[in-house]
Amino acid sequence: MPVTIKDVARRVGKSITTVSRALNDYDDVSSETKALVRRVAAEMGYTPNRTAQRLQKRRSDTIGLVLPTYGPRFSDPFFSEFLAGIGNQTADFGYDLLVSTRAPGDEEMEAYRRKVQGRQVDGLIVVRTRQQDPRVDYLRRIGFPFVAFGRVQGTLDFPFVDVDGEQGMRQLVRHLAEQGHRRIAYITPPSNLNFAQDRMAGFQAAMVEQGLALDPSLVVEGELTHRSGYQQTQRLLALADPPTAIVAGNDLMALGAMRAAQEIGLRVGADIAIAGFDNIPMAEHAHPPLTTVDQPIYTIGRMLSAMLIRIIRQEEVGEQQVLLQPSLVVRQSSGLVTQSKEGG
Amino acid sequence: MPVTIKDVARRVGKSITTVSRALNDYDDVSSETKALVRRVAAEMGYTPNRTAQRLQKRRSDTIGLVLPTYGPRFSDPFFSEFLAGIGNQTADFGYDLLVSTRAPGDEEMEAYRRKVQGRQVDGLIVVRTRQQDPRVDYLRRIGFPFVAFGRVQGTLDFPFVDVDGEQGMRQLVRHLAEQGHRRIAYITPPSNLNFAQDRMAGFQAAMVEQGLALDPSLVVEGELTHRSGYQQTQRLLALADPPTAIVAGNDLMALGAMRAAQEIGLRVGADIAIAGFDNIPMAEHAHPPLTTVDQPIYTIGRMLSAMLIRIIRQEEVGEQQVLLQPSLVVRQSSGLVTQSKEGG
DNA sequence: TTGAAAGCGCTAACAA
DNA sequence: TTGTTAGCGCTTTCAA
Repeated sequence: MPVTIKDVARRVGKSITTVSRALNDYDDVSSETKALVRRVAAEMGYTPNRTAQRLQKRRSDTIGLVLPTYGPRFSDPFFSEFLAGIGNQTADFGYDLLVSTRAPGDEEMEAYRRKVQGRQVDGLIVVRTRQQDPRVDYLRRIGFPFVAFGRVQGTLDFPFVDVDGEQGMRQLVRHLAEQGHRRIAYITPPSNLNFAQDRMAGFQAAMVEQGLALDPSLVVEGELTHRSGYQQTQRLLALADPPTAIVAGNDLMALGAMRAAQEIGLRVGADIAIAGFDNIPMAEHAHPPLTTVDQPIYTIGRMLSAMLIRIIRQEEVGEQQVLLQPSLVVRQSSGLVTQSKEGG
Repeated sequence: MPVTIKDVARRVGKSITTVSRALNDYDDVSSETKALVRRVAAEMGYTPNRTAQRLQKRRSDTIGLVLPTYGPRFSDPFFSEFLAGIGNQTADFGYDLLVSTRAPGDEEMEAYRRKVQGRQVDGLIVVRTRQQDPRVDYLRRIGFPFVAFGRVQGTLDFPFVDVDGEQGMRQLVRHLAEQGHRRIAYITPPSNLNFAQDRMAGFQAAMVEQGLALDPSLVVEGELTHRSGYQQTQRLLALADPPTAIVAGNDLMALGAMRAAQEIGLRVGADIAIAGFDNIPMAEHAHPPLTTVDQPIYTIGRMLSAMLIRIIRQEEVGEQQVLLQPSLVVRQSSGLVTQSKEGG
C-alpha cells in the first residue's frame, strides 16, 4: 500500500489541506509546519499520486507521440534520435511522454482520438507529415494543442518545425553539378509524404537552374529503407544510359544505393556519385563517407517538445512556424565524375 | 469542455450509475437502456476520462519504459525495432506506454522512482541489463511488477527474456574457425553490460574448444557504436600480427569494423572476415552482407510486453525466465581466409 | 495559519 | 432493473 497524503497528515497531526499546502510551498503555512511536513513526508517516502493530481487539476502534464511504424522490422536511426530529443526536453519540463506505435491508417487515427478524448495527453506531436494529413486536419478541427514536424499542403496556420528540403536539395544538386555531373538521378521518398514534394521541387528547380535535362526515367520512388534504395539503384544502373550521380531522398536509401553500385564494381565517389539526406550518424561512417544534407534531428525534437509545452501552458511561444535551413555536408561519396564516364 | 458521464446521464434521463453500467456492458441493465445509452453517448461523442477511471480503479493500465540513451546522437536501429514490438503488443492489450529517455545513472533511477511512486505505471520494462543493475535491484526490492530484457549477475529470480549470447558467440567463432581462421579478434561491448560478459564467455570457450590461442591483445572493448567499431579495428589492424577475423559485439560496431578494413584496402570476406551480433536490417544490406547472430528483437519486445501485462493482471504467465537460442546468419563478410594470410 | 468541505469523473457496494 | 451513496487521492475555495 503506497503512502498517501492522508497518512502523512495523520502522522504530523495536521489536516490533509495543510499537508498539501506545505508540500506545494504555499505562503500561508508556517515555516515550522512546512519543515515538519516535509521531513515526515520524506521519511515516509510519500510521493503524490499523479493520477489524483491530474484528475483534480484537469490536465495530464503528459504529451503524446504516435510513431508511424511500417511493419515489424521498423528500424530507423532517425526516429531514435528524434525520440531522444523529445524525451529529454519533455522530462526537463517535468512532463511525461506517452508513446504509441501505429502504421498510418485507421488504427493510427484511433490512437490519436483515444489520447485526445480520454484526456490522456495535454498535447500531441505529429511526426512526418503527409501532404494531406488527417492527423493535422483532426487536431486542427477540434482545436487540440499540437505541433508538427513538417508542413502539409494548403494552409499552414498551425505550429510546426520543418527543414527546408527544397533548399537542401538545391544545394545538393548544385554541388553535384559543380562536380561535373549531368545525368543525376533522384530516388524520391514516398510521394504522399510532404517532405517528398518539397525535396522533389528542389531537385527539379536546381536541375533547371543548372541547365540539366530532367530525364523522367532517372526519377524513381523508394520507400525510405535501405533495401528500397538498393533495388531502385539496381534499376537505375541497368538503364542503357545510366546516371553518373544518384541522390536519395534519405540516408538509408543512399546507403542501399551505395551497396548496389559497389556490387557491380563501381567505386562510389569516383565512378559514381551518391548522396543522401538526413545525416544520420552512420552517414559519416559509411564507406566511403556519405555526402548528405544535415537535419539537426535531436534539436528538432527538443524544439517541438518545448514549443508544444509552451502552447499547452499558454505561454509566449515566439515563432510558431519554424523553417530551418539545412546544411550540405560534403564527403567522399560525391566525388568528381571520372573521365571515362564523362566521355560516355 | 469535454462531455462527461454526467452529461450523458442528464441527456438520457438516467443516473450516472446506469450510464456507467450500460457502457461497461453489465448484465443488470435492460437491453433497451443499454442501446439508448450507447446511442446517446456516441452521438455526444462521449469518451470516458481515463484519469478518473484510473483513480477509481487504482491502476493506470500503463506500462513504463526508460530508454537508456547515451548523448544526443543516440541512434540505435536496435531500439526502434524493440520499441515497435513493445508498442504494438502493449496497444493490442489496451495498455498505454510511457517512455522516458535517460542516460544510465542517477537521473535514470529517479525516472524509475517517479513512475513507481507516482503510480504512473502498473509495471516496467527494464532494457539492456547491467551486470550489477540498480534498476533490477530496486524493482525487486520493492516488489514492483517488471520484466527485463537480459539477465544480471547473481540471483535470477525475476522475469526476463534473454538471448543466449554465449551460444550465439560459440556458433560464430566455430564458424570462423571452420573457415580457417586462427587469429580471431573480439571487440567486446562495454563490460558493465550483462550481455557483454555472456558473449565474452562464449567467445573464450569457443576459442579454447577450437584449440585456438586467446591472445589478449586481440580482445578490445568498444562502445556499441559504429565509430567505436571503426576505431578499435584500426587499432587491431595496426598490430604487428593482425587478426584475420574480427568479431564485433554488435552489428553497429561490425559495420564500423568493415569500414576500417576497407579503408586500408582489405576486401572484407576475402582478406579479412568480419562478423557482428544482432542482425539489424542493415546487416543484410551491408557491402558485403554481414555475417551475424540473429536476435528476434521485435518478437522479444512483444514477449516482454505480453509477459509484463500478464504479471500485472496476475494471470498465468508460463515460463518466467526465457532464454532464446539465437541463430547464426552466415553471409559474405565472413569468407574463407585467403592463402596469403594463412601463410603469414 | 489552519481546517472543513466540495469536487475533479468515474466505479461499485448496497439498497430499493 | 435502477438509483443512492461512498470514495479513489488530491487541490482549492471558503470560513474560522
